[in-house]
Amino acid sequence: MHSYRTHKCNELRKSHVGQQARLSGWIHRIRDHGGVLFIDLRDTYGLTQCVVEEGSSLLAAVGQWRNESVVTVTGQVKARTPETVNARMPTGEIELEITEATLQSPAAVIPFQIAEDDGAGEDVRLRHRYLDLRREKMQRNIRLRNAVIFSLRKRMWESGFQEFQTPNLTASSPEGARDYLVPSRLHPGKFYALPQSPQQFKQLLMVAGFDRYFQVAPCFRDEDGRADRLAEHYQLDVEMSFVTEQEVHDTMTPVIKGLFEEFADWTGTKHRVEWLPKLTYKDAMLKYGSDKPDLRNPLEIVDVTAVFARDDVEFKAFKGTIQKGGVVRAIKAPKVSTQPRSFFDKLNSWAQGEGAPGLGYILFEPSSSLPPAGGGQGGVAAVEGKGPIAKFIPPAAIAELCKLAGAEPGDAVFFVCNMEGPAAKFAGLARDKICDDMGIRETGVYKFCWVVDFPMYEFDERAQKVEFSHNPFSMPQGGLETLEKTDPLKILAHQYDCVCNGFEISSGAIRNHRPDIMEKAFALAGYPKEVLERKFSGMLNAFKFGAPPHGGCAFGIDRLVMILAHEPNLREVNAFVMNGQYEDPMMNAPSEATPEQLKDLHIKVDLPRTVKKTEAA
RNA sequence: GCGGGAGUAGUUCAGUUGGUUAGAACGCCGCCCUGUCACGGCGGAGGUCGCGGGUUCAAGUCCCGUCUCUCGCGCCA
Repeated sequence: MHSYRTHKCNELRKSHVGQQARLSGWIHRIRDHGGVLFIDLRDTYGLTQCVVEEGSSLLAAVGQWRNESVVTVTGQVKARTPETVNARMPTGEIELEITEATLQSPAAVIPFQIAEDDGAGEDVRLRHRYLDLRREKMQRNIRLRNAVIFSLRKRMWESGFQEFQTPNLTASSPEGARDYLVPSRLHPGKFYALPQSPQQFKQLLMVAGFDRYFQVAPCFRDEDGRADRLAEHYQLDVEMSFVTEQEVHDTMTPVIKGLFEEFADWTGTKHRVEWLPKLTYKDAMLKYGSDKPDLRNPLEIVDVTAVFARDDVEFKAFKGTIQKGGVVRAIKAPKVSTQPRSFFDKLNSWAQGEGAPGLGYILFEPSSSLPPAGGGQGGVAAVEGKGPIAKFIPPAAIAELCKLAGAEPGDAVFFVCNMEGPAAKFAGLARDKICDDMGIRETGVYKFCWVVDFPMYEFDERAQKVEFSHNPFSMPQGGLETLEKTDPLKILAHQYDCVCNGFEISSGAIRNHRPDIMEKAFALAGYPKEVLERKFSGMLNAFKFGAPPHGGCAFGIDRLVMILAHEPNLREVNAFVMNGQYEDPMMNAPSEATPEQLKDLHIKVDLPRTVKKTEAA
């Protein structure tokens, strides 16, 4: 007989009754009844109940065993009596009668419970991640992650892509985030950068003629953490030669759609997968106030600047902003006339908490002086405006507002007034807040779309100059001619994102493979040719020797898994992660280097004035 | 760097207006228990109330400072 196991803990069934079997695993639970003792033995595959029967000489010893110890038990598979069958367990019709028992590795008292979710905080869980990972939920999440990566690999290979590896010790890439640096021992004073993405390498592979590249690529960014952001994460990195933007979408849409369909019911609730028509960046910002809109939220935003600009509208608070070039955006909330006053008041104080002056609104009600809804006026219901700011707006303007917003009696519109950028952004926040307060966000669906036509440049308020919006290697729409003739801030790029349920899950572009266009593109952002040549000489040179037009994208694998697992943060779908401060309390990273290491690296540490207390191990 | 929330037993939490010996559940230890499957019963151990200072006759509770975790902003795909 095998020294550790003849079966796994999910395998034994009625058909095995009478056979000798050996199982190894962790003690999930132990129930000592005095004369008889039960062990629920666990491995990653499942649970099997094992029994020490009355009179057994093993009883005393096994009775001392503690939860989470690793043991090997041997004995005969027995059918349970009908009253003792456990229908909730796949192995519930049988049990293993222990006649031989070995304690392989006793467990000390565990810092939190494995068999149940005791709500232990993240610090303890991360400090003992190997224990946390034993829990069923984490086993499931990691299994999902592995399955997702396998599925993506399979789908990519089947779509004719080759899988590559690229260096992790490299030079700074143009993503715009802070790099993690690694000092070079052989080259005093010089540093490698960990890749923020394999951007340049994958483009160089296109220049090398490999045509279709993918990689499950580690990416490193030294920026502050968030629930959906990690210092190191993995991307499904993709690049293709001789393709249009549309072809990139058409290639990747079935991969991601297929993936989500494959795992749509992983959490137990069946989810629909809907791929919606692509959205321009401009429309996304206008209608949803975000470049990564959650399309499960049915609310839409409309521009109503024209209404508040009318001569007969008195509302000074908005008028002043409009005169300075600002805009008014309205969010329509259907059928809220029955909401209590507190609904509106709460939204108002929420807005103030976000730093806005408030969240003005108008409630449309059937007009008392005009015929009721549907009674004429070209199909538009006759309405009256109610609410704190309604008195500033005469009936004709109310009617126009109503028409613009497509509102019906009983609906309300909320207003945001500011300069265009901030107004769109805040309207987006309000749109989500109102949706959640109304409880009308759709559930049970993954809603995807591509957001396209991102601007090539934006105005950097702090530096007071034109800057690249995304990575500078994107091809401007219209090429050289557009760059030469158009206001930089109006130039669009062949740059796109893929969005799912309010998460940006991918970003990509058709790349600029022409040195002449690149030179011009950099010049518009104020970078002379020398800067371009110094920073990106490798790639720029490559483009001088016959570069195919190419483009691609990269999907955030951790985010895909997080969405599929319905987890609120990325740490729940990675086996080993750092905490919110990017420290690993288990491995004690980051930690100080020894004087010898620093000497080797020619580094002197110059600590800031407020020295952080080093963590006692 | 900034803002919100949190920090009390191994874990999750309660702790009234400042008032006597800081509680509960799970876990742990001991004893009992022949069929449980979140086994059950009895008993027990376990606390620098994050840390430092202050107010007070008296501080887990009030005030000031500080550290840590977490969510968000800035930053960043």
